[in-house]
Amino acid sequence: MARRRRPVGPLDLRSQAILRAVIEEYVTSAIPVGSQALVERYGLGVSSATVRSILAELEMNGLLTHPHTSAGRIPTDAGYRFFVESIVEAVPLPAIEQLMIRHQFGQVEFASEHWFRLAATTLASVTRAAGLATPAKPRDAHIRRIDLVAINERMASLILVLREGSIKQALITLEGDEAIDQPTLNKAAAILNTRLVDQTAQRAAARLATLRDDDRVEALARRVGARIVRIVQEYDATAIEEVFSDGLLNVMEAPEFAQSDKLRRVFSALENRSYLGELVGSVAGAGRIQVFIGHENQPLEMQDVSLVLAPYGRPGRAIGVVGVLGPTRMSYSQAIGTVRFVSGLMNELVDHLYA
Amino acid sequence: MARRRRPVGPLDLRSQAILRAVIEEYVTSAIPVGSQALVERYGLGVSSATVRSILAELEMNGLLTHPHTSAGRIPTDAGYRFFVESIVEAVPLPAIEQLMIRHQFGQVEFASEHWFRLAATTLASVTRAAGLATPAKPRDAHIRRIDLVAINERMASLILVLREGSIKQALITLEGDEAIDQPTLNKAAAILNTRLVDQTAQRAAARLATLRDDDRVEALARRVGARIVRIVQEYDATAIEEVFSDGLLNVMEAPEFAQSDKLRRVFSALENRSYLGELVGSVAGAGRIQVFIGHENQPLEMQDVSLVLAPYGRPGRAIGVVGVLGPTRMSYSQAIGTVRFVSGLMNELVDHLYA
DNA sequence: GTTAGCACTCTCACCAGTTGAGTGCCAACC
DNA sequence: GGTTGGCACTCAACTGGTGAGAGTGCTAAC
Repeated sequence: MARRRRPVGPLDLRSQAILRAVIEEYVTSAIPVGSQALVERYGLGVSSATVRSILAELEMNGLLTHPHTSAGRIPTDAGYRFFVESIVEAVPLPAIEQLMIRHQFGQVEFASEHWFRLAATTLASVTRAAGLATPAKPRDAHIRRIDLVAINERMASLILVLREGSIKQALITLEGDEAIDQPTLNKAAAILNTRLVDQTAQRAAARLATLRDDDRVEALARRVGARIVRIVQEYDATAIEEVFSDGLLNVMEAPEFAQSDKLRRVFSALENRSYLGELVGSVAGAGRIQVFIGHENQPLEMQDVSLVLAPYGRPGRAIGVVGVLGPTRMSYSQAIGTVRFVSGLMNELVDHLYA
Repeated sequence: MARRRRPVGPLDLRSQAILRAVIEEYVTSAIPVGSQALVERYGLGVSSATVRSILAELEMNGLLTHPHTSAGRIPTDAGYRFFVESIVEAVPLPAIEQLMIRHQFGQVEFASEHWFRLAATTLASVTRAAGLATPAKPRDAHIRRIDLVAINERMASLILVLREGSIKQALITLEGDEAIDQPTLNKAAAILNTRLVDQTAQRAAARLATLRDDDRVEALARRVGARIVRIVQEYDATAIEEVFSDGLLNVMEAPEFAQSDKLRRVFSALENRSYLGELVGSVAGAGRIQVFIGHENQPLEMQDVSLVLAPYGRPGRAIGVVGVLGPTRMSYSQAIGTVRFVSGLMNELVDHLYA
């Protein structure tokens, strides 16, 4: 089907300029771009015939393709990849937009939970693609505070605050003759707080071993402590807790998703949390901005979309990811610039918390 | 355009049976149903010509329509409405499914936050439409517990537990020479707990007035207390906190949404939280299961879909809503039966918490 | 009131012809 | 040798026409 591809080597400047022109034109218009249009709209100083021969060459290199003989050229995933790697310089976000975004972040409640949602919303509205964001999550969670609140005679609510600010809640049902009133719960919570605060799951488990079984309160504390350890372990084990997304409609409005089956594919792509989680994990590991283009994504329903993802936070302490998801035909330069700015902003905000 | 409609009066039994047959047939097949098909598939004991005259009559009454001359009949929104009001008896969920659902709820963490999500997921998978659920929210929130945790020298985290189990978190930035260390925060929290626990926002505000300004700890408590009051007031003011949805893909796969613009409309309908919130509020107020069919919904993008919503919880204490959203061509009998069962189940679970 | 028969209407699928955009190739040119 | 104008070729997209099929509405007979 595809012609034999030469390995993509260094490209002479004129070819690069034309590749760039094709991509820019196609990104805005969404229709295959022909040699004539390129000559007219980009002052290339050569005739359409010359452009045609270069287009043919770029196609030979696998950077462009055309849907049918009488159609113009469109970039391949490899074309976008080459463009992102070698040609594009990330366009920094205009100063006015930077200011507006900073202002928005200033408006919002001073809490990381709001921030990462706002990051997704902001990315969506600026790039006109779908914005993604995950909360910052630590490698090994540390317990910061434990609270027990009586609900009725047989149930209590366990509230567990972790160091980076996330809160876990669980219901404790009391067994047999276990103590039940709020004062007893307070005593148990006090025991747990003195022993477990600032500990990881592993260390917390060890600290529980010394609790006595023959004392009512200590036995209760021990049981609740075991539950806490399980909760923290589970939290540590999940790579990504939650991927928040916004502006999915932006993506769905792209003309390439006019057929409803494609549209559905995109939608299920957006819902494919497991793969998103996987990507997000790898980005958090790599520690720098990353771009995943079309077929570079394994899942079938993801092969029509691209992602630009960047980590934020403090390596070793808490890491989250922000980014955008759009059609492969997206403005990578703008997306990269915007994602870079927002992740930088999130860095500042996290720094505030840990300073 | 539409023929003159007679007011929908009582319908003779045979007409009802035929209306029912048209709806059942159309709900499963999604193609307009003709007189012949009705005679063949439903033992009506009359000829297709007779059925045709009754169909014409039903159309005169505004209960049916046909897309074009040579097409079969499809129900109008009014037809569905009449069906739901007068003809359908809610099909109770099969015992096996009831058991399976109960089992699933038993598996999950014993916490209302998980339950309402599970309710949406369950409704989606059983009805093959989109499942919706909101957490149970009290009319006037009562404070159950207040906690202050130091983050660094200038910031503390406020954790506020409300009576029905929801948790609010906020960052407190300390001012000027305010006390800062954990012991001081503990004292402030203790003051707040003794004064504000079991209080509503209004009563809490009054209780704060007696705090002295010239005492470091009490001044801190007062400031934090004011913040707490604001948070609770804001929580009371929002009618619906969150509408969780699942199984949107089910709806998108319906053949009536094959054109991508319709599909997008449905999607933005699903994202239209403000209207959903409004509906949910009215359902919570009405206190019984309610059905909203097609054009009965004001927003344009909602006019192709129907909702079946039921409240759950304890009137006067905490009320939430569960339900489904599907194409107007949905099985109302099954939807109503399923929603009824799930809301009943949620009632039981809430009762457990308040017993 | 019900039924069989029949003319009528309208959608849908299929087909052929036409248009136009864009390509690939080639001979001529600088 | 790279560049250019010219030209034949290809193919999607549109157009109009035709026939089949489904389902209706009407009417006359039962």
